[in-house]
Amino acid sequence: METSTTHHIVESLTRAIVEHRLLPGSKLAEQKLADHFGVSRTLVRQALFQLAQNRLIKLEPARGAFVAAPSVQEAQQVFAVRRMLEAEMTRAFVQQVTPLQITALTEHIEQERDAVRQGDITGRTELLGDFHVRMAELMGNQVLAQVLGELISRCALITLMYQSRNEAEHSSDEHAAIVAAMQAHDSDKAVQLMHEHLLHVEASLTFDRQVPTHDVSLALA
Amino acid sequence: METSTTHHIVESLTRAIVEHRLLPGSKLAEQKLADHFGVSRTLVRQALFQLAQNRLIKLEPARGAFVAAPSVQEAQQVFAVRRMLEAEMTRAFVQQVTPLQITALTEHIEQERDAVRQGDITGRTELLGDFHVRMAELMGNQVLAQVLGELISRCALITLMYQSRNEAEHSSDEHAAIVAAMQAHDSDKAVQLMHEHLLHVEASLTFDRQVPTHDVSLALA
DNA sequence: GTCGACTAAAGTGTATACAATTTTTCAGGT
DNA sequence: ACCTGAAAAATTGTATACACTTTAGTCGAC
Repeated sequence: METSTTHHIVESLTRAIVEHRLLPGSKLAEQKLADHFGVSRTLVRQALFQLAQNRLIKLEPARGAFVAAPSVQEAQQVFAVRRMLEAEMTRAFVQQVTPLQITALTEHIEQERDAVRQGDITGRTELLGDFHVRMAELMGNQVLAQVLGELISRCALITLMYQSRNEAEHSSDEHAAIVAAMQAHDSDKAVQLMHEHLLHVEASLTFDRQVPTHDVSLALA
Repeated sequence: METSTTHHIVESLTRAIVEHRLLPGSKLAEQKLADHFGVSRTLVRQALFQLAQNRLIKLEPARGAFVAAPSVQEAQQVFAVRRMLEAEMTRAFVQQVTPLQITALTEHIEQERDAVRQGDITGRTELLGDFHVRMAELMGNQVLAQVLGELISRCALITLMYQSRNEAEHSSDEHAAIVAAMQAHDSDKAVQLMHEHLLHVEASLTFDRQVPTHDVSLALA
């Protein structure tokens, strides 16, 4: 079972949604997607089901698929879960940290800074999220990496919906501070910094602004 | 989009897997399932895709669907993530605890004890897992409840694969102790108890025993 | 001009058909 | 007996067909 074509469609749509080429509320008609990818609706539907489970789109019975428009409440809940999970992940990381892991994270932060310098918005957003998944992977916990990856892809959508000020540079610096504390085996400080980092990211969002959308019923809600 | 028939198939198969009527490694042939449920392969395939994302089954390209057989390593990783997430969930719970929440959890524990007394293995396993999800729901965090629910359904499969001694009664008592600490607003103690509780559950599993399976290649691996 | 009902078009939900792959069966050779 | 390999059967992967629901448009009544 399983196909790589479906996976390709999922990847392609994920990028389009996260990069904001498809706005929240946009309708994703099966036949149009099928024509675009040169396949039948069958494969498109498989991809849409998968995206729905990742909460990047929402399926309404007999009405179709729409790009998800996470509510403020849902956004705050996702961040709350990330704070819980990542605080303890950071603590566990320090307990088994190796110089190689520190090197890998340091190099990752350099990539982040390159993307920031080059004004590569898309690459930057992805790298800033990947830092957290990278930590999980370096610990060798695939399950943690997967769970965290799903949360972070939802965050990407949220960030692009509610983003207000540019704080990419700030995030990179905070990542560096976290790594420094981990390298010094100061787990309490690392946990504290991670916690505050996630609070800062959430605080940089403007939950009071009205977000643009294609969905009329949502706009009027 | 979306159908309730597919959901019914998913529920039915999930129960069969978690209740051990389908052993890890068993093949799930699409046509047989379709005949059994009186639908076409289309709906069965949708259900199988969903189960695969929940990690209850594994899809092998062109070979079909098989009941998942989580490795020891994966089992330990799932428990590690649960400890991270639930320790901090417990801390957050204490910060906003209300008498109504305590009442709800106390009543839940009574249900657990009823199931234990009546020797209702299936209901017992489900209730013991639901306690943790219930906490997330009582906090009003749907995202947390969903993430935790997925982890716990994976634990149900793991528990039934590696279960050694019966420790249901023990779990109920530990749940009660956690609630008591939360009621007393002693967050450090509640967190500590939750952490130990999850360690106990994991420790009650026998990861060295060879588990029975239908899959020959797995049995010989 | 606005509202509402009827009709046509478009889109989703499910089943079926067909192609491609894997598994099984079995005959032939060693 | 056992291995090898080709043919047959079974199973999965993808496309298409058709029924049903939603949406859009039009006409007529008020």
